[in-house]
Amino acid sequence: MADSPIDIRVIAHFDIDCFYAQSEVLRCPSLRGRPVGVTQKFLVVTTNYIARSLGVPKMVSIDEAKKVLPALVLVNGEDLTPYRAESKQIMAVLGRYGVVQRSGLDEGAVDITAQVKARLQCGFPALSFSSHILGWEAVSGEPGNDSGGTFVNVDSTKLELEKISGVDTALLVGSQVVSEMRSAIEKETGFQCSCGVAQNKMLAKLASSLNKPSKQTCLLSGAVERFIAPLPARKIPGVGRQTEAILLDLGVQTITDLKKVSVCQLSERLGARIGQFLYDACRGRDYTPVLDKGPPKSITVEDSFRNCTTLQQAEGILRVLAPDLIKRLDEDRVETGRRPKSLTLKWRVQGPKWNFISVSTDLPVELLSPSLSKEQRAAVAVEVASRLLLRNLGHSFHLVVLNIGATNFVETSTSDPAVRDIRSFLQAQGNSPRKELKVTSKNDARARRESFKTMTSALPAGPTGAVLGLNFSAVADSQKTPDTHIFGSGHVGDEYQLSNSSDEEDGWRDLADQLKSGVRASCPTATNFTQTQSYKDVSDQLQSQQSTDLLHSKSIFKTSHPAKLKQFFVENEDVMKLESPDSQRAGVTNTGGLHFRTQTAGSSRIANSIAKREVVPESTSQKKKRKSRNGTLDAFVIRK
DNA sequence: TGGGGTCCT
DNA sequence: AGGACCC
Repeated sequence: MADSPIDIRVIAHFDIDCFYAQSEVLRCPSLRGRPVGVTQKFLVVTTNYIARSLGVPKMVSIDEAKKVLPALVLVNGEDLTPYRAESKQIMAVLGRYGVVQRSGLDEGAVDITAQVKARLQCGFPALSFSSHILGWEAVSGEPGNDSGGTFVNVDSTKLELEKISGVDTALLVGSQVVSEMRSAIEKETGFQCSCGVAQNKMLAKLASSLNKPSKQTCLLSGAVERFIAPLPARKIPGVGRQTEAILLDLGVQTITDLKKVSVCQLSERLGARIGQFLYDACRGRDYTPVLDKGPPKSITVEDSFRNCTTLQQAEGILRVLAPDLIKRLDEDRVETGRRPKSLTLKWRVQGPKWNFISVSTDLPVELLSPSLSKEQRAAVAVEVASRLLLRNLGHSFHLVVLNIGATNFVETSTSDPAVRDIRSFLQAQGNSPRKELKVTSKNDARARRESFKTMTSALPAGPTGAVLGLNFSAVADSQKTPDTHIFGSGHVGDEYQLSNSSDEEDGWRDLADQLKSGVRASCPTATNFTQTQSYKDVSDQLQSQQSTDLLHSKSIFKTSHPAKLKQFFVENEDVMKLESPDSQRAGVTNTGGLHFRTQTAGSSRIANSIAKREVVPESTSQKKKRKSRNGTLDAFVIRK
């Protein structure tokens, strides 16, 4: 019965190898061959396999990672925008082969049953792929390997087809499909992935993590029990820390142990749903279909920090988060036509507990109103959110995470003319010149100064006396992503000392003041940017502490405070409006590049500070974008 | 431990 | 609104 073709499913679980790290390497080819870690705040959240082989696992602190491997290249990955875009590409490739259920940006299950059936329709198809296979001995007569499966170059001409059951036949054909899918992903997106092939989502996922990176594993029917029996119960997707603790209390460590517990006992301790789920799971059963979950049910942005204890500081953070949220909501609306009905605010306070506190309210209509500028809508979001905070926080508080988001999406019918108008308006907005940026509530200098204080005090303190290389890119009117910034590309020859302060906060303020007092822009030549130095050179200089050379090279640095940088540009865009006939001719709305560095620090201190920052060469996609603008350099330097 | 998400209660 | 889970 279970073997009846109608029950057979072939499920593939895909897992992009160290997704963030691979993404960074792909966008910055000079990182290839080097150990790379992607950081968020003080954490290295992912490392590539080179780094892992040199002893740096994922999810370790930056300090720890650097201690183990000083040569580790760190790239900041707090902004998920590029990862989201790449994930979308990958999922689109998967979608050509069947229904995809994604989980996170880098994983997904695909039901490839239909593909397999189509290939079996004309008899047994030719197979030619490489895979680890569990249960190989039963279908081949060759000796097998129980830990991780036998690595096989499958050649269908050598298989004894009579010995192979319907399920296993389907799984082998599925493995052929998966092999082709992996090639397609790599060819079309550049990404390598690992993959598991099995009869259901759970088994496919477990199989996918068996051989990494860039390998696929097929779990044949005869090996299912042997494979899962020794696994810790915790390995079952859906069993987390709490459930594990309860199971341990029941004397359950492995899946074998779990099998001995009755459904009743499990349900008693964990509830009927989880009880039944565990009962099935430890027997390798998972009947849940692969379901396309559609667009996200919530869109949120968040930031973490150390020292937010006043409402003013919280507002400063919200002012950074809100524009990001607005932008993502606009993009979602163009794609899906729906609109969110609720605004949520979540925060976490300092303390031992991991607790998030959340409140939600009706999302104000102005937030989505096409008659308001993005900036005005962001200001609305900030106001509403800070009022929510004010209502829910006592006089004294200490926030460490702040999250603002939208949920409760409702479809807006596309036949409604008003909705169509809004959609076309939003679509057109991406193609039309940007409106003048008005800083709504922050026009007087004092308020702005306060805001800077807020920003800087709310963010973790960076090393002082550091070199900061900044740049923000020109964006042609026709480009779809008007807010793309190329952080940190530049040229030291173009670098002007705008601050004498050794304190970063003062530096920012100096910079703002000087901009206001008539600092002028000029346009350097394009060669400044095309000769961007390779990462390797910069890195070698870092290693050998040649700080002087480094300062005079065309190095690229990423600011340690991208949020602050962004805020800076938003608040100063009026004074930074650069005058250039070129830019006007090119239809460029706003361009600029600026550098400042502090002078009081000695060179070794500077070198130290540099070493703590990420070296981020211009990525190839950025380069391409720049070149696509006809060789016009839309970047400027603030000149004294 | 980040910056996101899901679903269930 | 919060909890447990996932990456």
